[in-house]
Amino acid sequence: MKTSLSTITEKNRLTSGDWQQAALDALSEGGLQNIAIEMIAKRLGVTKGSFYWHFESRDALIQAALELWESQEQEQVFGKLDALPDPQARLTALIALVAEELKAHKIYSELLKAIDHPLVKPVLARVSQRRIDYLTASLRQAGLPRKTAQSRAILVYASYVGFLQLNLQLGTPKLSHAEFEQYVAHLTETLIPSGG
Amino acid sequence: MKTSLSTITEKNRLTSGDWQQAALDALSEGGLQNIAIEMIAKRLGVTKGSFYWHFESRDALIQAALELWESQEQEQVFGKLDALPDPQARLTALIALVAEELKAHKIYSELLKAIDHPLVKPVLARVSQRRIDYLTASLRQAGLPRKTAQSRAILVYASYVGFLQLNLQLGTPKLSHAEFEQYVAHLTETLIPSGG
DNA sequence: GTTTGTCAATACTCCAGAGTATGGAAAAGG
DNA sequence: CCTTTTCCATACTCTGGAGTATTGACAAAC
Repeated sequence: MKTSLSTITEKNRLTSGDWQQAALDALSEGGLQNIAIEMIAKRLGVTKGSFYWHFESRDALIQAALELWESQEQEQVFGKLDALPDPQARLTALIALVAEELKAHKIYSELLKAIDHPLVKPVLARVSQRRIDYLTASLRQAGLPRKTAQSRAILVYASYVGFLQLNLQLGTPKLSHAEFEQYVAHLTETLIPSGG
Repeated sequence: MKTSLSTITEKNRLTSGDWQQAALDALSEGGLQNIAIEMIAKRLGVTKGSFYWHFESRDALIQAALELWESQEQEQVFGKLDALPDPQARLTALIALVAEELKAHKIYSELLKAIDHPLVKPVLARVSQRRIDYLTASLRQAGLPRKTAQSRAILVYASYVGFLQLNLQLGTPKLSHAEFEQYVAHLTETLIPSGG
């Protein structure tokens, strides 16, 4: 019982990292307003008294959680893709990655809804810009000319963001597994330059 | 000074319609939580006392405002397009319509962020589904086969939604007028079947 | 011109959730 | 052990914004 892989680090005592991770969990489930101190405290089996020892304020928690997310998504998303040398394969893998509906996507989607919060906006802007730049570069390597690659990157990313909102948040249109597969295939055909 | 084309209907006395329209204005500017009674009251030059004569509650105002928006968007979006018989022209016109950044788009975008609200979700689901169906039909008329048209419609609409969020809400990527024009052109080329 | 109904101002209450003050337990360190 | 630091519980306060109660003004109807 010494090694602990669970969410909470060790015994009962919490670390600020536990709060950050719990905040991300709450965020992915119920949005930014779901990062409520007493609620998270209850989940962690403590009370507010604990929280305000680790953090200055709710905003401080949000900021720390966002930093954690930004670093996590950096390695999760890009780490897997950079391994693939072929740009076409990388783009296809990217789409497949999205299809897995990871928690990271939920968080991104929730942050999009909370864009008004001053702490959220810059983070989301950085992450989005990085991804679009990455897309642009990959599309250029795949053979698209400069200007086309730029527009296409925005198009691909916009369709990603929109699909997130429509499916994760709105649940419209409701797609069966087969329909979803078909959509992903269509997406790849239409937006990813083929080797031919 | 007898004829009044302004927002407020007539003299000083307000109608519930004035509140609904003011609520939509507030919504398009600052999101759902910006539909705050005392705030809107101040804008209209009155106080809460007025509001609670016209409406049961804040939710009642939201519901009424959403109904107004849904009916308005019905005629604004579809009314203009149904006039065009040619499906290609209609799809191109649709994209051009979006490029005009109307208030309706801001409202849609804000509603997307407020999707958690139980009154918002069904409205947005209806509107989105209607639009996707409309897109699907137009794409079929433009010559795409059934299944392709379905996937393409989702793709087009997802890219619309995503672009709304990225540009209106996030402001990333920042596009110059020329870059925006180029993006729209690329969009049309890539997603709208050409007459050839 | 008096009565009735419509619209609005004022001054409250209520509540959730952030933030504070303070005291206690448990680990660390001497 | 005894002290100090770390972590947490309890019991508050404070605040924004929704909702309520009451009274007042003005217009129309009679």
